[in-house]
Amino acid sequence: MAEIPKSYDPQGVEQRWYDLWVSSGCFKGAVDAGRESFAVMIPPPNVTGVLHMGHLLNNTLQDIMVRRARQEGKSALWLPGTDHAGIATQSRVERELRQKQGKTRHELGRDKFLKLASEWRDKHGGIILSQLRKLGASCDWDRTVHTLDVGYSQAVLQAFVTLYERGYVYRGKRMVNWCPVSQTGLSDEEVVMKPSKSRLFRMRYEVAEHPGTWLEISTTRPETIPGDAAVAVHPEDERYRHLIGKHVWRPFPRARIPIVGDAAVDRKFGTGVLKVTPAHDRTDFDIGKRHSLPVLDVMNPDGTLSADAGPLAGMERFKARDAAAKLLEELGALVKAEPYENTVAYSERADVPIEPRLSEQWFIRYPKVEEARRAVTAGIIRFHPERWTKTYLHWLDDIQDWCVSRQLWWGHRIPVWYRKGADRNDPANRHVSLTPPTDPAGWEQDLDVLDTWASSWLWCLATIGWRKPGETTSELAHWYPTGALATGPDIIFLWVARMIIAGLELHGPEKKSLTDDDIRARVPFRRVYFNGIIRDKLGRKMSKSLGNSPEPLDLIAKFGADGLRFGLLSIAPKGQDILFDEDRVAQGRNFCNKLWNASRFRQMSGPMADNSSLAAIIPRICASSLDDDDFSILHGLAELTDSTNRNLANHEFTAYAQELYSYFWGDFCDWYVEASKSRLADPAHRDSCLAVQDLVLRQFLLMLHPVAPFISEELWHLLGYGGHADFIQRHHTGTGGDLLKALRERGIKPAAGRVAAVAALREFVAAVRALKSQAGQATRRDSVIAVQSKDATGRALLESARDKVSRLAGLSEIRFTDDLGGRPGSLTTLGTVALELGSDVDVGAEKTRLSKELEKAEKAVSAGEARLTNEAFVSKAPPQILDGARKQLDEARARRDELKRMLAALG
RNA sequence: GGUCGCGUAGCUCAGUUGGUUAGAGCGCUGCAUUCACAUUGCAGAAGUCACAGGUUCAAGUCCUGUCGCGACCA
Repeated sequence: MAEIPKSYDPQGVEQRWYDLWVSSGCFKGAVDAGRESFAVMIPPPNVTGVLHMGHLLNNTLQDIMVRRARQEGKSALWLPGTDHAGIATQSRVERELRQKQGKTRHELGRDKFLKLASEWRDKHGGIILSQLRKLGASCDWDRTVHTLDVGYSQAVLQAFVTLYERGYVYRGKRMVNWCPVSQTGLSDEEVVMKPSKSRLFRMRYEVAEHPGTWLEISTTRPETIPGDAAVAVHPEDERYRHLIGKHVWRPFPRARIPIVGDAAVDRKFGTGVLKVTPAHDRTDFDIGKRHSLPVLDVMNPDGTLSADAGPLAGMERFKARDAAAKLLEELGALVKAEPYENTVAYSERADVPIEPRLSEQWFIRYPKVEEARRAVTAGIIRFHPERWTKTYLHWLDDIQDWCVSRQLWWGHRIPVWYRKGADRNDPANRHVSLTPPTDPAGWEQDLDVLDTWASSWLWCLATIGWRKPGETTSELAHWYPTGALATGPDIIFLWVARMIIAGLELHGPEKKSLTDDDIRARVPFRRVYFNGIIRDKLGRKMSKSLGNSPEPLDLIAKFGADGLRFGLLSIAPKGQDILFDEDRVAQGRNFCNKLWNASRFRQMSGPMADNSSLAAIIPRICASSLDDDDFSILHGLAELTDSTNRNLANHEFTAYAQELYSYFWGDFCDWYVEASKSRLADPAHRDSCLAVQDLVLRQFLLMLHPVAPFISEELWHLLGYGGHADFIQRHHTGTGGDLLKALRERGIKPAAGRVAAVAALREFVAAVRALKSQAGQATRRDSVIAVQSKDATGRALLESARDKVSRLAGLSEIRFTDDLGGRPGSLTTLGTVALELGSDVDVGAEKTRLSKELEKAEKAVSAGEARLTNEAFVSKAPPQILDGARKQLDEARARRDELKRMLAALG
């Protein structure tokens, strides 16, 4: 057995164990039909990204779940992977291409560009996954999947083809969210609304039939004036209804356009008159359809105004806005322009305002929406925290068709071919299949690729071999549905909901509607844990531009992976955002060091004995040599075992960490180990006492292992719990009941009564320490105390624990007396205690302190009396509450009387 | 505008079906270093549980309203 060094040094320990775990195949997920499976699919990190704080938390949670499952003997798998991140990757590669070669992707050509992008992906794409190893992530790395892998791609295209065949996929010219930077359409979920400072322009259009009469119109977007096809008023608006059917003059390019009546007009906004630009606004498009208005597209894909924009042609859209305002002014058509706050739709990825734009796109009408709702409302999938179900259901209630085509090159090219020169909207001219048409010369493939989410929505299926609906494999049968998903609530629609829908529709044979049993078999996961978003100390989102995100690898280096993991858990309130504070991560590191030193102390306290199993340790405990502290700490250990089981099963990760912390530091180190020191010096008790410590440490390491895998493994071996290659992950604590049963079989009976005795002693020791501290006595100074004990039991307890109490409180003598006289004292459950000294007591301070306590006691007495004289309380409250109240009142009275006596004695 | 969440010690947060005197960590103040650990130990100060009503024998906890903050959806 190696000697344990003085402080825990994570660096060497972590690297050594990680390598050994991997080389020993500890993380391999093997199909084993005889065991319950538990799979977790990593939320695929974006290949353009690097590890950030959110990954640390999210992956720590997954690691905890998977390591726990291994300990429980389940067949466990944590499958890693990445997605290709269509827009993000393509933008990065295009930028590099521009910078290094001064070329656009069009100049390079599609094939060469894709080759370049693949190279870029191969070079940068695995960064996050490799960084996760430093965190201790127990992924089965051999199974790493990428969404553009051949097999995965096949699954993605098959899903599209299947949905097309089942009538869920259609093509159409629709208003989509157009990103002028990425030059592609986006789904509604990729658009964020931002409050913006704009200008509201009020302008006037002359009524053609009544020269000299003007209609005033408000708009924030005068650059779209050339696209105006009409102006609209509410048909019931008394101000304007007489004008319906007449015309106005559009200022530029000057043209006569009709005035139409449409109920979609908001009478309260601006002047109640709306300019209708069907090509550039969703509402306007609908109005245009109702009134058969022409669609005048005046913008190019890159956001510049097109040749049809008259005087604005060629201008960038925001320059065009200013130019339009100026033109209006020159024409005398501008009434006023005022600052205006509105919300503007932005492309989440490119962070620029999107343009509503008419274009040909592919859409998916979501299948199995009803079943997706049912999966969650019936509890087949459970969300943690549960409240996210509302967000999810709300989205399903108002679900919109999904625009899945992207005008990009990097991604899964849409598996549709069109007959050359024929009408693409006629299905007869399309070939939708994984394989090209047999006569390729007559056909051309769709240029677009699929939305990245239209590949990652198959993540739980395609990563384990799903290639086609109805087909199954042993892998799929074993791992699917997966055990849990851990992710952020920000992608509940983008990813979580869509994965559920994909599973329901595509796993298993085609079915129009599903029973609960079908749903149970088809959902991609049984539980979803939504972790909070990590923010900085001031509550701001972490971002590169703010520079407020710490470098995760630096944190690991500074605090150790275990310390960081533990620290993150203890500050991550469930489902709430997390304000990150490095000082709090330090707690995790400190905790590891405490554990390290407690183990070190154990090693220094006596020779190691057989620790090879629970069955070997328990017989080393000698029942007759145990005292209240032993029973109490063992009782607490059983309770901790149960609460750990419960907390992990319920995904109460913070409570899990906090309870480990408080038991180990507060109960074991601060009290039990300190209290044991006198018995460790006694050969008659030493071995048994050490055996208790060995037992506690062993069980504790097992419980700690999921969150702190490295240090628990290291100590597991250093303290002799596991031999070579007998990894801690193979062992489990069982239940608190199991532990108590094993102890009882050896005649050891931990009981709650023992806990109360220890609590009383702890209170007593704390009271003495406080007295000494107030009297300015050093902790270790040998003081003498006098005790006026309450009853024989209290006195007997103190007598029996005399050595221990003396050691813990720094006493040379404990005297029992019937009269404490005027000495400053303190009330405890066991009696009143006072220091045997007089000269250096600050009588004034003592009086203040005691008066304050007396005031409290008197309040408690009157509150208790009020309660117990209340007829309603006495007749209605349950007996145990009533008993408690009586006892409390008695104690309060006794305390009050004693405090009065002490105050009087002080003079 | 709709939905959800939050408001408890200086700070960050626990507080599980309503039940005995509301807890923790950090920070702060004082004391302690031959006896595992200063990444430590001991002690202390610090709370009108946002506000106002209501239900109840009993409310931090349940209900209604108000105010403030945040997120999501329109």
